[in-house]
This record gives sequence, structure tokens and C-alpha cells, in this order.
Amino acid sequence: MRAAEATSAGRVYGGRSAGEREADRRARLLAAAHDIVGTQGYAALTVERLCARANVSSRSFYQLYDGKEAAFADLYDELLVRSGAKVVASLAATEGEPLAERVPAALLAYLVPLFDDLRAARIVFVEVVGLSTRIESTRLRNREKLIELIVAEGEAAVVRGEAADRDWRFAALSLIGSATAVALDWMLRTERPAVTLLERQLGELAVTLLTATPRTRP
Amino acid sequence: MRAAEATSAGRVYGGRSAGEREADRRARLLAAAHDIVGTQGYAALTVERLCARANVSSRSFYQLYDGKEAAFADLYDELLVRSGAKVVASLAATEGEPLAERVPAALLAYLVPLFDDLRAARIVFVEVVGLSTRIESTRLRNREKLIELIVAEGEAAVVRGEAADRDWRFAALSLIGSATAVALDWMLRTERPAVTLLERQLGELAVTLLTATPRTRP
DNA sequence: GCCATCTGAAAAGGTGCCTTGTCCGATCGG
DNA sequence: CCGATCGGACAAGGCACCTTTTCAGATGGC
Repeated sequence: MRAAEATSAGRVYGGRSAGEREADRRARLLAAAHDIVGTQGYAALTVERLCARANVSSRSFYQLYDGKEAAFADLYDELLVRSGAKVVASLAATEGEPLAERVPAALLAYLVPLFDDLRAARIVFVEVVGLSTRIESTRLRNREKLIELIVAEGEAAVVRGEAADRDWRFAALSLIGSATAVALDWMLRTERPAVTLLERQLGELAVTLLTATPRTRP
Repeated sequence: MRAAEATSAGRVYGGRSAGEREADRRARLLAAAHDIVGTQGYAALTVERLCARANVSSRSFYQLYDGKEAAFADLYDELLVRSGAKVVASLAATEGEPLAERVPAALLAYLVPLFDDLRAARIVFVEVVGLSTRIESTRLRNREKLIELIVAEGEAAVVRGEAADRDWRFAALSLIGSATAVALDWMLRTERPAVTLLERQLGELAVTLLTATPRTRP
């Protein structure tokens, strides 16, 4: 949703090209939006506050984005891309290992970065929900990708004779939903138990849901 | 958050007392809000639209509520009270039965009414998330009550020697999170499988999470 | 029947925010 | 150096919505 990036006639300014300066403004805006939404919620995100914190003029802002929702969508996309890459990387790194290793590892690869940046977690788990039709659809599309990854893992495990067949989509949904709820609860506590404990519990939960989930098929 | 209900000097009008008329306005407003938020989202809820659909003047509206958020909070409270009552009633009705009967029944008592009114489901599961600090806190407080109910069931089952001890809070969170995700997914589909199948799967899921959930304790 | 009260419709004022436009110092090519 | 470009600061217009006030018709007590 970002506006045209091709500022064809760019001049060097401050020792940096037009593209570099624009990328820098964008990075500053995303960082500022990340901080504002992650700590005060989307409702607190106004163009004025955003630009003030990012040291970007509102004029420059509207050259980059159509409005504040477009900026937030860009931020959200960035977060999704980042976490999606972690999952894919984790799955690639555990190639050949059993389901009960691969999926918990991928789940934690997805979640652990959020444990380290509670603002990001708030954005991804809370603020993004029900924001707008557009953002909601990218959220659901992304979740569908996660589901597909898990389903593929499950079906491959069945072929290898490593797991009984079941409604893998149901299992994936359960896993995502429960992991989200547990992680969010952990983050909202004032007295947070050790991350390592949480990680172990989440790993065990994943195994349970993938191997003991109902066999009822649609 | 509703304004003072005690319209001390009330006169009969249209054959109804002041309290009755006010209650009627409130009911119309809640029904209208339910419909608007449930179909178009909270962002589409404006006082003007709300009053138009409810056939209530904005003046009367502000006599009842401080603003649109207060009205929505009232609606949300009503939905929570209704579903909470279903859960409590279900638990009372299955008194003495084993954990694996009581909890699935309670879970479905909570969810099934939402299957029959997708607008309510959208409100409770989507629109309410991250709306405001105030509403978020009532949401979390309500969820905490649900968790406590499940934890109490689990501990009682342990005492009866019916289940192994475990981190019941973790189990409750997993159950709520996964059931929510599964139910929401079902509702968003265009081609929805039969409710009965969903109910069976959810019941089995509850049993799984309560009996096979990780034993790791905090 | 008369006056007070009630009620929804409509209008009017206020506010916050979005968005665009202007300004001015800073920087660069020549 | 000089004109041109750049980019943040600032201001102004506009819009949507919130909130209060006013109005006119309906109703009921007396």
C-alpha cells in the first residue's frame, strides 16, 4: 500500500541518494508506529504524533503512504514477513526430523521473538484484530499460510507412518489458538515465569495437539 | 457505565412508566448496536446511525449513556452475562458427573449460542479485542472467571482421583484459545460443515486438553 | 381544554484529526 | 556563489463525528 517508490529524478542529499533517504524515512516511521501502537494501541496512532516521533514531516509522510492505516499495514506486513521467515527457516533447519521435533521448534521460532518484544506481540495479537477489512484479510491470509504449513507437516508424518491420520486443519487451528492464548497471557502478567518454562510447556502442548487431537474427520 | 436510571419524577406516557420507556429505549439501542457492530464492525458504530436504527433521539441516547463506547460496553456486558449464565447453568446441571462430561458440556453451552448468532460471535471474538483499555479489562476479567471455573473443575477431579494433577491454568488457557480459534474459523467459512460435527470435535478437544496436557508445573 | 412533560427529529456548535499547501533554512550541482 | 531541490516546521482548510440545544408534535394530569 506504499505509494510509488520510484522517485525517478533523485538527487544526492546529505550524502545519500533519494532512495536511501526515503527508505530511512520509512524505517523511522515504522519504528515510531511500532512503538506507539505497541505501547498505547492503534487508537493512539495519529499522523501528527507518528511524524513527530519519526522526525518526518507530514508532507513526506503522505508521499510514502495514503494515510495512517496504510502505514500500519506496512508495519504489520513487515512483522508478518519477519516471523514467517523464522518459521520457514526453522522448518528447513529441522529437515528430516520427526514431527514432534519440527513443529514445536517452528512454533517457538515464531513466538520467541515476540517474547523479546512485547510491543510487537501486542500489535500482532491484539491491536491488529478487527482493525479494518483490509488488515483483517491479510491477517487471515497469513494465518492460513501457517495452517497450511502445519497441515503439510502432519500429512507428511502420516505418509512416513509417524502419526495417525486426523483432521490436520483442526489440529493446526487448535495449536495456533492455544499457543496464542497462552503466550498472550504470559505477556500480560506482571510477574512473568521464566521464558524457558513457557517454551517447554508450549513445546509439549504442540506435541499433544498433533498426536492426541480428535480423529473425527469432516 | 449507564447513566442514572432513577428517573425519580417519572410520568406515565403511552401507557408505560418512565422506567419501562427507558428500558425499551435501551433494549432498542442494544439491539441496534448488536446488529451494526456484529455485521459492520465497531468502526461503523456512530451515534447517529445507532440512534436512527433504534428510533431513539440522540438526546435520549445521551441520557442513557456517556457515549458510544459506554453503549457498546453495556452490550458487551449483556452478552457476557448471558453466556456466563449458560456456563454456570451447564455446570450445575452436570453436578457429580466426571470431568470429561462436565467441561465439554460447559464449553458447548458457552459456544453454541454463538453459532446461532454470528453477529454476537463477531462482537465477542473479534470486535471487542483491543477496543479500549476499559473494555479490554472487562474482557480479561471475564476470561479470568472462565479460567477459574475450569481450574476448579480440574482440581476437584484431581481430588476425586479422576485426573492427574497438572498446570490447570495452562490447560484452561489452551482450551479457551483453541476453542475460540476453531469456532471462529468455522464461522468465517462460507461452506460451514454441520454444527454437530463441530460440536463433537470441540468436545473431544476439551477432553484431550484436560487429560493429555503437559504435566510441567510452574 | 390547558399547561407541563415527554419524545424523536433536526440543527448547531465544538473538536480532533486528516490532508494539503506554504514557508524557510539546508544542501547540492555547476 | 547562485539557482534549484530537498525536507522538516508550521498553518489552514475540510470533514466526520460527537455532543448539546432547540423545536414541534404527542400525551397525560387536572
